Amino acid sequence: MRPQPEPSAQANTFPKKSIRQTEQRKAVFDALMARTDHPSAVEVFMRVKYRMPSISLATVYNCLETLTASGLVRTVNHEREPSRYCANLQEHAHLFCSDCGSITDIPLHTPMPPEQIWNLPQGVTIAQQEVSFRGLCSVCNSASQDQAHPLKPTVVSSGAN
Amino acid sequence: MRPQPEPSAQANTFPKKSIRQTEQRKAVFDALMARTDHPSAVEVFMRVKYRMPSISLATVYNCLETLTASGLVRTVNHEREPSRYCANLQEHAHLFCSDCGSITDIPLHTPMPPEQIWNLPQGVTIAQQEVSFRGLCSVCNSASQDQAHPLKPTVVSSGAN
DNA sequence: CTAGGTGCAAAAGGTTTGCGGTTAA
DNA sequence: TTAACCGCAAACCTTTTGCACCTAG
Repeated sequence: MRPQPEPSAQANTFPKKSIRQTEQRKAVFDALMARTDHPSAVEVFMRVKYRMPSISLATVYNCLETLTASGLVRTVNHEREPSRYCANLQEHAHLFCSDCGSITDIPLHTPMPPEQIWNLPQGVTIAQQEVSFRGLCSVCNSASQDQAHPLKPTVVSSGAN
Repeated sequence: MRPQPEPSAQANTFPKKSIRQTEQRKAVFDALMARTDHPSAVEVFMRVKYRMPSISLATVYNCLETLTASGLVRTVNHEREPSRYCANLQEHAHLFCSDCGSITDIPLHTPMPPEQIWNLPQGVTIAQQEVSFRGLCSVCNSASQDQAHPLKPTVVSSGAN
């Protein structure tokens, strides 16, 4: 029920050991830690390039690969879209908003092991479970509720999350 | 909790109406119905080309897209691997075997609504839930158990599933 | 008859790789 | 000191698209 490379620390800090510390890797990691959204490799590239104009896209890909392999970063794949990345190592699912396209983390606390939930067939062994949702994020959800009750004022904030 | 295009029939037969019936589409659909595995577009192409040597890969992609859009076929995406396809429209999850790489359908009998399982945050609306597992399929699982008990004869059949 | 499919080849777009120079440990 | 990493550009691979021809309804 956990990713294969056990996270080095629950606080999710850049490790002093194990992988070589380079400026580029730290910058990529920081860019992911700075926000809770789920940027693509190109978006990470743009954010990092702002502070480190010499970095190349290939290096960002390499850093993301290294960070993922060492368990510091998770990848999020959705249909055929480009991979997205997040530094949230807590067990969580992703909600893909069908309205604004945002991806929000949904913490997954359940007392039930997967065998109890899913009524799995005999003979298989489950090592890891992944859950994702499609629906409306809280912003789009309250927006659509406002539309259903047009007398209520719209409380949606300016940007999509 | 269901794919947007409601399946035209539970039996999952090629529809007489709604989409134009062409030899190529029927052949692609048949290739998917013939087995319960999860071929990629190229694998579907090879299977169909055996019977219909004139078909092109682009047409297979187009057919798969059409069949998917009309709800006759589901796509299965896993990490950055190429899309795979299946004609099983029953609600089910996928088990990705970390040993042999096979994908097996896991029927999800009478799942509880996600709100009951997951303790979801307020404000979001869940329209659809997708579950996947990583672990050992029944073949690889019994193989690894045999290894743990070397006196037992190995009962693994020849091909990977 | 014709809107929509097909086959081909070329393009698109995300990701990986080879290579010469650079750097963390 | 040196194995590992970086930047660059080219390659790779899946998927999409433009176009001329064809065909199901």
